[in-house]
Amino acid sequence: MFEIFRKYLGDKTTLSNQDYALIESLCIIKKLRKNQYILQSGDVWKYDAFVCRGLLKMYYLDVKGQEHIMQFAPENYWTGDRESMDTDLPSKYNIDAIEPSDILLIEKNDFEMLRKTIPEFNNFVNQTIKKNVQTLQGRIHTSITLSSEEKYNNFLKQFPDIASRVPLHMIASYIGISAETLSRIRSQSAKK
Amino acid sequence: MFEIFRKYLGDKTTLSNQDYALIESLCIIKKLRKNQYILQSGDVWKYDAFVCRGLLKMYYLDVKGQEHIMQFAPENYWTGDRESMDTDLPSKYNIDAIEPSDILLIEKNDFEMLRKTIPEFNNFVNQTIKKNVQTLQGRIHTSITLSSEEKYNNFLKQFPDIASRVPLHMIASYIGISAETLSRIRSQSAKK
DNA sequence: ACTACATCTTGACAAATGTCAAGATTTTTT
DNA sequence: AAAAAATCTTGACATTTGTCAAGATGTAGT
Repeated sequence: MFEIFRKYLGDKTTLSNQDYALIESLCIIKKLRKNQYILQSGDVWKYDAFVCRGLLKMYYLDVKGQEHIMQFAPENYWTGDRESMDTDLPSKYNIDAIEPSDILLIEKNDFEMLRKTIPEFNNFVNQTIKKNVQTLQGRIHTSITLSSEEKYNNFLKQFPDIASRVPLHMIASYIGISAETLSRIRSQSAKK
Repeated sequence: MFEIFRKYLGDKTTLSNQDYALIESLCIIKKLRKNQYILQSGDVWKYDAFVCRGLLKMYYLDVKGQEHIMQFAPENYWTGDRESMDTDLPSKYNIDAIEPSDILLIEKNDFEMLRKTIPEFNNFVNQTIKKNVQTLQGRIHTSITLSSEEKYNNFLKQFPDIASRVPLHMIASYIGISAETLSRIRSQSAKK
């Protein structure tokens, strides 16, 4: 299981076997059943989580019981509520497995230690954070500039893989419209 | 003018006079008239920009000529299109001064050099990036969970100062609704 | 194989929002 | 001070979207 993470890191860095050994020693392996959660709102999040296999979602549950999906995390992606982790405040969000998943957790302090100990790991993390900022900025851009139909098409373009793995109501939740509206947009588009 | 930046840094760090001297030597001072731009879409952005005085906006101009505001940057805030800077690709955005403003520009390479040379400056930048990620995540959260009225009230709570300095249609643009709808939301709220 | 549950679509209607236009008010420029 | 421009509100109407409900289809668990 660590092999997957190792391969991922190998693509982006040139770490030594010693580095890998250190990293592996700090990884907590977790196997998740479908629908199993790793974060519940109200709890403080303390890890960096890497998805080796499967698919998770981070979402907000509003007072009406409606789910608002902040992020999908498929294999080779990171997840976790950075806000809660950085502030030590209870999270607003839930994270759970949409599919049976294998994940690696690295405890906050261990992760910081790795960044300080392995310069190249630190560079890699900085790169990842930069990409994350770009992704977030891009999502804000689409949310204020695109129509619902455009948001859906954009989602398909951006995440074709995820689109084929999750039910439509989750896509609707991610782009911020109701499931019924999405259904109608799809049938409209099909007519053209 | 550098004094303002120095005071800002002094609040968040404990840098030496030598550090400040190095930083100052790399700062490009720019005075902006109202409506003057510092970034036009199509250009590549290459700086980190700190606002000493005034107020800027970063926005996207769609095909219909409509403005979609991604960010307001008042004094003591940073602005710039990080995506363009990190990728060296042309920016989608424009940045210009809403009020007469004084800003400091630090060239991308110089900024990286400062991070490598002054560890405490680097820590401070990392903190700033973390906060930025939190802000972006928060904005996505509000954009998919709140109604238009709630988005407006949230804006007032989050940015009371900016709310009193910009015209309503810019707030509408920022939260992603039309100026007319915002006007109606306000008159509705006033009745209560 | 059967049952229970989730998913997806569709209809009907209400509510929210956008668009276009006009006019009042305020601010800025000359 | 006068003219020009920007801001804000409001009306009328079309369009989009949400909500509730029903039913069809597909999927998962026992």
